[in-house]
Amino acid sequence: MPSVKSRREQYSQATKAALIEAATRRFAEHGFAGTSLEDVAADIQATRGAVYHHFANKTSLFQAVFDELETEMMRQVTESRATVADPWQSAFAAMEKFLDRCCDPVYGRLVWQEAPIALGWGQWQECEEKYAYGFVEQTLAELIDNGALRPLPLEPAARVTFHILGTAGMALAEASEEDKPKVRAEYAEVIGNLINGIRA
Amino acid sequence: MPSVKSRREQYSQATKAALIEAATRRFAEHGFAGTSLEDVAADIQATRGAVYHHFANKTSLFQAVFDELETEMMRQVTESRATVADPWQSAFAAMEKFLDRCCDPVYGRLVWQEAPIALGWGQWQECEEKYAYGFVEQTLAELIDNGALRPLPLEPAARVTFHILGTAGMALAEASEEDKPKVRAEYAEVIGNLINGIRA
DNA sequence: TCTGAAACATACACTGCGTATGTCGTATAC
DNA sequence: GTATACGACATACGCAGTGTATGTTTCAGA
Repeated sequence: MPSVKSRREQYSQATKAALIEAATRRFAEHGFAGTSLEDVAADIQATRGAVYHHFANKTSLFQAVFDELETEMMRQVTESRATVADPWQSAFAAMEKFLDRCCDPVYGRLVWQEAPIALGWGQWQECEEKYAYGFVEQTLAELIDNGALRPLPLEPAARVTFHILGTAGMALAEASEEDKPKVRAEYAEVIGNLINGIRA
Repeated sequence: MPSVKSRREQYSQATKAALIEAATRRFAEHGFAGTSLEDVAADIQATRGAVYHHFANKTSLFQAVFDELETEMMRQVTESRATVADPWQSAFAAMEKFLDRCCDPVYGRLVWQEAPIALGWGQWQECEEKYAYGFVEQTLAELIDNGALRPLPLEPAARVTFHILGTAGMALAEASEEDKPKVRAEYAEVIGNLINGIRA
């Protein structure tokens, strides 16, 4: 595998990236069912042939869009957690960043509304688990290690936390733009109440 | 409007009901996108013409299925609440019945998984609100009136409760058959914790 | 320079929705 | 009692959109 790519390969990767970007916009604006691959291809002056060359099918294209969004989200969240030293503070910073991302119309709609449709519930659940669950569990484990959290069974606690965050994400994604601050505060309060119950 | 229906009208209503029943089975088994109106019609020895005579389109047929499921659910839940005198007991009885219903594969899949796809998130949300939110608010109001619940702002409390119940419904719908008892217990615990925080 | 393969484009089959039109039986008006 | 209108479907068609099969071009390596 040569570290310096050939021109052909550069072009190819560029069109693939462009397809993902165009698909992101289209899916975010018209939903999964509402966008045709024809339109996506046309957006980058190509045809559906290009799409089917790079991706197995429509779902596969969506999966690529989804993966990119989730990877970027995890990067930002991980970064936020790392910028603060205090365990509590860093955990909250991570949560705040996550809620921020869910307020973004593109991320919110694609990950929390379209993804279950496009990928099917089962696969969507698996993906969510893959990206976020480990992070949640690890964060909780650190809190317990540091004595910031009562030492409760890790797996159930992580699972409930994971679910609540998911609910918040969905609620934010489905909320209208002007309702988002309110919904966010609402869930911040709920999560706060829950956490106070299990604080060390 | 004659109280005794003509034979014609009886036949017509019978086929409409049969269509809804067949659609319920098909949608529950293969999902909204995965069932064709052709198959639904064939199930009752008719053609798609019959479907389009009784319903404006595929979504409209699903809406009819959805309405029937939700109406029946509300009937059962209301009945459960009415069978017990004590406010706490009756509220819990209603919740238990709701969770029961969500464990039913047909209700769970159609209402919590397929409906957002078929109706779109906005309309689905509205429908859910129409059927269940009033009930939740009313139940909470009674609990507060009876002094069983701390007198907190009704609307936010009802909204959070509503959301948590929705999450539970989704989680149950998406859980595998053998996981359902565990998931149900998990959410019962979460809801229990939340309620303990706001008990009078 | 020649060849093979990658990167697309073109063409086609197929499914499934919605609509327009046809047909048959039944209720109603006269 | 017969004519007529209307309701309850069936039939036929257009159309969009996915997936697939088959070109065509362009670059990279021998």
